[in-house]
Amino acid sequence: MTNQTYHHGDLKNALITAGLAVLSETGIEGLSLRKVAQRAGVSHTAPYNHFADKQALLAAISTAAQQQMFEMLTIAINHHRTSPDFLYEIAWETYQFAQEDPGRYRLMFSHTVEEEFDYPEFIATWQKNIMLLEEIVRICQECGQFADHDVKMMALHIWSTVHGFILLALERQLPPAYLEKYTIREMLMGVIRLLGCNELK
Amino acid sequence: MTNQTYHHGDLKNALITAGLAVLSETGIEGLSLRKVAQRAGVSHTAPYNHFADKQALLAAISTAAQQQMFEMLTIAINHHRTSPDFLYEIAWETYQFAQEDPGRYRLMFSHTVEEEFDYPEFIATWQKNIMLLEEIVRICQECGQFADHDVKMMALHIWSTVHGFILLALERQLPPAYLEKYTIREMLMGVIRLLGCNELK
DNA sequence: AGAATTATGTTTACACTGTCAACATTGGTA
DNA sequence: TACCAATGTTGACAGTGTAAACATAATTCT
Repeated sequence: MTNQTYHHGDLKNALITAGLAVLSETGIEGLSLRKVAQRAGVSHTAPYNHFADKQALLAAISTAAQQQMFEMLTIAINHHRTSPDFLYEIAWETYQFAQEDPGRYRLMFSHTVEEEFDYPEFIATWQKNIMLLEEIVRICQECGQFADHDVKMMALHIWSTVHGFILLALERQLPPAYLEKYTIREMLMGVIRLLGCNELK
Repeated sequence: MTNQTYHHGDLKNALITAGLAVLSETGIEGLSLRKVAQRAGVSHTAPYNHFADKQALLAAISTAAQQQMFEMLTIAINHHRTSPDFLYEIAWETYQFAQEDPGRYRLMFSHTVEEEFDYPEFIATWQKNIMLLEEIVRICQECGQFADHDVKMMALHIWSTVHGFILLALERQLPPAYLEKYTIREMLMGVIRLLGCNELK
């Protein structure tokens, strides 16, 4: 497979893996085509055989990140399905996912990829996550939460709130006075508790 | 003031203004030091007399943007103070502020400026907006909304939700199925209505 | 099997970027 | 007036994305 030969064998995936590594280490700003190529042990224009331009590579990396999030959410949902704090646990795991690799989370949602939606694989993975989100709402509803609300609107509400909070925390937009009063965990819990009309907890 | 001479006179502010213009036209990706300098009619290293590096210029531009948001919010608050849809109106105006210049909104919140908080002027303007946010919560409370909740926690909740929704809309993360079912305005209104426990409307 | 074609990498080149060093010009001050 | 600090310019450098020309391996066709 991975001969030491002229041809790499699986350069496309190697570039995505290398990209995720560079992203994790240096953030989006430090993620250059040439660094990714070098990390994959290949000349700086080799990626052009597999990706039209940097945007396309970023879209592929973003897709891989979406896939990682999908796997994380799938496990989390199954693990916490019966928990009375179901939604809170999901939110907390999502926060941790973002926190453990901020660059990855930013790439997924920060429109760094200008035209992400030109890339079919990105759309597919992204839609899987949307469906997971709606499943989360449905699980809540089965427990009697948000029962009489539209699933899509409720999904939008929850997603906006959790995503917004995560980004505020990630970009260090939380005021010092707030950080002194509450821990991140308390803030996220408080924000979730205020969700959906007293029906939680 | 603005002679045609060797010395510009007020280059620092001219650079910030030029920066906002370039930001508006090309977005963050297209905002380069050299373009800003050229737009201000000055050589490409002239900015270094007023800003330590690109980050510092970005921080200054971001500060100006924060100031614009402060002015927008101040007017909006006074204008809608007595409206029964007060919070919704504020959110809608904020959305429009973001929409009319996405690059500006992203710069403010997307941590493009790595160390924004090294810049005292940025902190000052930023804190003014936090205080405005808390005032928004207090105005809601005076009308009986969120009455028994902590102001900071409520501010965090509202801010997370509105900010999260705006970013999802800005980065085109709203699924087509949602956009077919609701307009942006309906979504934002729905999300706001779900805020704070049925007490709204 | 051998030849032709395609897929995949490399080298070189170019315009653009942020930043630094050396130099030029101006305005204020001793 | 003479100095000096503030402010501006020019030129250089390494790093970036990308295109063109070329090299090598893998695949397909006869």
